[in-house]
Amino acid sequence: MANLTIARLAASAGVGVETVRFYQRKGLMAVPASSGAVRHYDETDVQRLRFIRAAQRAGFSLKEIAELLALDASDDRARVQALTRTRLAALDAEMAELAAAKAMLAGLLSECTSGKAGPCPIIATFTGKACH
Amino acid sequence: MANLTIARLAASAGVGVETVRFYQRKGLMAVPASSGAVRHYDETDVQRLRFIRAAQRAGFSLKEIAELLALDASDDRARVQALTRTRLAALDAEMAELAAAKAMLAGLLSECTSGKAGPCPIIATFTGKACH
DNA sequence: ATACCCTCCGTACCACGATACAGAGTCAAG
DNA sequence: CTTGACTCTGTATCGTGGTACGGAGGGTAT
Repeated sequence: MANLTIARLAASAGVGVETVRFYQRKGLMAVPASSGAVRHYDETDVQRLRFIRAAQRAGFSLKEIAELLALDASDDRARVQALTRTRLAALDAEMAELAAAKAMLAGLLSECTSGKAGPCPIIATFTGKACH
Repeated sequence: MANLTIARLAASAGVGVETVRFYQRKGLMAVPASSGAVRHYDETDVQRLRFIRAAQRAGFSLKEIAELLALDASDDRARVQALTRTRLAALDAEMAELAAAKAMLAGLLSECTSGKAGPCPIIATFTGKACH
């Protein structure tokens, strides 16, 4: 067993000590019932912390991650799949929004840099009532 | 001049009254120095409120929008273009992250639904250290 | 002129994900 | 046995973009 302090646990996942404590308060990580005054952590804690960060990178909120962690124990694949599908749909929606914003800004930027006279087209677009 | 109350101004941009007041507190919109006790708004206020919402849809933060509004007056196209390019780069980065998350989740979902035995691959991925 | 809704103003609160800090305790090295 | 780094606990604060509410006063439709 690794027998890590909280600082070393945090470092193993590239987060700060305060962040680990924050996850403990949120119920995402257990606070080990240490015998002494200073708590010690092992590989399972490292795994769990990495799980949280990996799921976060996939766009899950801490609330959803809490559910995933619970499902890790119960092995309810249907529910995990449902959460994943919901997340995929949300990702699609976010990507569509970003793509629309990007297309608009890219168009305006090339228009603006092409050096025509008159008001800046970027500003003009935001000022006008119709947004493309 | 339209001579709108705050509720009608808000409605003209599809936001709530409280949101307009919030923008006023943030300095994004001026509070008209009304003679009486109830303030009145005109087309220029409607324009400005629409500007804010349009720029928000393009992904600008309220802080950036404040700068864009200042630039609207000063007509500094170079600075507007710089802000736009920064925003475009940020959009690209966000889209890349979302695409990576989507690819990972989509792959895991099909793996998970294909009904193999053993632990759920989605959970297993978050648990494991490498997130390919 | 009297309901009745709207406005004004200040303040508080929400979600989200942290981050900071104070004050006391603990632990290992020199 | 002291020093210095680390830990524990609790509470407060941050940034982002709002939303809610209470009490006092304004404006208007009937």
